Amino acid sequence: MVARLSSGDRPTVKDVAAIAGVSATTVSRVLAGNYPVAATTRGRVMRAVQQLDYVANAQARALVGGGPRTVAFIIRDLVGPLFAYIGQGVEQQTTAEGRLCLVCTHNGDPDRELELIELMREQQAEAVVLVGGGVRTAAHLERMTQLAHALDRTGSRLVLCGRPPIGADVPATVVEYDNEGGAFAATSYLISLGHRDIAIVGRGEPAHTTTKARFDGYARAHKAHGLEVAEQRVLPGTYDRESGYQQTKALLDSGVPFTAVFAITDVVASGVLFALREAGLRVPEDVSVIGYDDIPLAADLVPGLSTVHLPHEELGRTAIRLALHRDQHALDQHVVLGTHLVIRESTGPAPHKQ
Amino acid sequence: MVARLSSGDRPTVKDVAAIAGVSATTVSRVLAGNYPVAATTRGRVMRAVQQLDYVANAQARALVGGGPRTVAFIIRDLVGPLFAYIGQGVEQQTTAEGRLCLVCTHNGDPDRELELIELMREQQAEAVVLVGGGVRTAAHLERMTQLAHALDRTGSRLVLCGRPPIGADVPATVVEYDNEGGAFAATSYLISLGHRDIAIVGRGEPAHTTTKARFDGYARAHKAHGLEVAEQRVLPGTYDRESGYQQTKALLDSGVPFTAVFAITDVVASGVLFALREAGLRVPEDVSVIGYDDIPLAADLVPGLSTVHLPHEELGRTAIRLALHRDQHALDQHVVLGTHLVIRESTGPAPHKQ
DNA sequence: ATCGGTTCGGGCAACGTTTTCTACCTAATG
DNA sequence: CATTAGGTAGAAAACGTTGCCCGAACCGAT
Repeated sequence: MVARLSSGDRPTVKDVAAIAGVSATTVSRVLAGNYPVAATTRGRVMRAVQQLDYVANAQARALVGGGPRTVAFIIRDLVGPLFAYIGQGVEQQTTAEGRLCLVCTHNGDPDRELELIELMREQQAEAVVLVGGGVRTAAHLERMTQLAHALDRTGSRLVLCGRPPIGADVPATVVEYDNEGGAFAATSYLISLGHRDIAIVGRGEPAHTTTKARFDGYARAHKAHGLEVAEQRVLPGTYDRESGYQQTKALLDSGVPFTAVFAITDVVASGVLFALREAGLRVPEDVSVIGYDDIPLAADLVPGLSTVHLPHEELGRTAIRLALHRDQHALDQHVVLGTHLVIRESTGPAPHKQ
Repeated sequence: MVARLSSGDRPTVKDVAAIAGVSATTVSRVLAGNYPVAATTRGRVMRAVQQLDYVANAQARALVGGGPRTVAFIIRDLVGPLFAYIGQGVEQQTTAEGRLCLVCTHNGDPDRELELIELMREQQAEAVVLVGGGVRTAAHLERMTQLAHALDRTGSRLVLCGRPPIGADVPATVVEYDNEGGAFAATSYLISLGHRDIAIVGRGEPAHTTTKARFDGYARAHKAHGLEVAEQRVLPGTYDRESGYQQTKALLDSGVPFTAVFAITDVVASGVLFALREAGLRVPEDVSVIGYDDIPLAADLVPGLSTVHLPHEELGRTAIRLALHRDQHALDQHVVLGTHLVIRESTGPAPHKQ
């Protein structure tokens, strides 16, 4: 029995049918198992399938309505510390729901992002998940709104993960962190430890939504405890280690007093710690430091970094769940996930005034 | 002009054609731009496309031979420190080659891995990339061989990333790290610093190929310098921080002398560092520590961890490139990527004998 | 012996796109 | 004026699968 393997061409139902001496319909039925087929026939078909090592063509199947649907996951890049856990959540939930997960990166290019959404629309993605914040122009927002409607019209769904809603009437599933609340908690904690002069490092451009929310929490905590935010202790910067390092050095050089630092992210905090150590200051005895994000690195820093834990994996999981079952969760299409403090070794009581 | 949008159904070429008053063929041609179409006709079609917000159905397109192909990326999970950079390389190269990237995880279950390969075969994946090592049984290997052939027969390709080849005649693209060479270099470096009593932490089960290669490099470096490997300084363990910590404590308790530690991975090294610090030993003055992998964490540890850099991103990129252009790289289908030492602060001259 | 029901298998259409082949119209050329 | 070439558009087939409808065979019961 020589397998008639026309190399290069993959076998089709017809090939299997020909070998088994049945019709294509019967092969399909044996494979699907949703229709009575005589045992002997089934045997012949199965043997032919094995002989040819046949697998169905998912595209053809999808065309006719069967086959697994896909979920698209669009993100800046894969190397950021945030991605891993969100991605894990998204992938796991996607698989659990019997869907396939398509991953694309846009490297921070907003146009590329829009292009990818379009591409995923062609791919018939059942949900298109956008992760992480970014600067948003009016034109970008408008196009995004348009795409959200286009997706909605075809039974698909735009999902915003960790970024704020686009607008009121825009059909989209939004899952955010409570950035403001976490910053409030972190700052309040420092205040409760007796700190009064708390610097914030990484307050970049206010247009960036995440930055703004975290700064707002910092400011609200001050107000809630009857304190003023001192402009000299509000330092700009980007979301990287180098920025944390440089800004902290600048702060130290300026002579402005401070006993605690609230870093806008853990990565920034690692730069802050480095600068403090270099200046001979002890953490937390001389200066307390608190971060934000609770990336894996945070636990491995010395001293262990106190920070605000973000439920990354849950974010991804929730996003997919809500989007795919939006009929059952019609009212939950905008969710804000809670955050909580993780206290490690980098925070302690404020030193006594000298 | 009311758009006849039967909500729920996505528009097809026919719908566009009807609105534009042309045939489906013409719509296809306008969109593809590969056939002369009168300017006025093109205008009408484009207007209809915009009106309906039409996008082509990628599945139907794929069925007839067009559309983007996909590459499947199968990995244990997304949270390990290794994934990010390999994934980045794979995704970037995949996109650069105009393909889409499908990501799946198997959580260490070998059967699930095989199942996923099968699934990707249905998806007509142009390449199926398997990342990372794992224990391999004979049955698993055999099935893998079978799948490699099945993929090959249909013009697809099995790609092994950072794991050893399956067998000689198995059609697969293999891209590995030179694990043995890196371990040799790391150990040799320690020896050149004057260390003679070098412990290795994390020498787990010898069946694990990565572990074995790294241990072999460690052993060969000893032999090359006329040294003996002392069994008491060879410590077992798994690939996690806790294991590094526990094994180092055990080593310290045992009283066996050592001036340097070669940790099987950076994560293990972080546990080693912690145990040493706890014991009041200074790194590198009292004990030198070297890791393996060069994960991002390595630079942020205190002291900065000397380690063996693995070209993760290049691994992913190379794998895709070789697999997709295997006609041009027919002889390069098994590549071993070089590694290099990264010297940071955790290594220094051996302390003077007392 | 006829009938009704059950079990099993096949033919055909349909999914949405591209491609090949054919046909029309216009303008240029003899 | 007749012929042809070039430009433009459409009809139909094909891709591989599944679902609907129909028919054949067989069973037991009247």
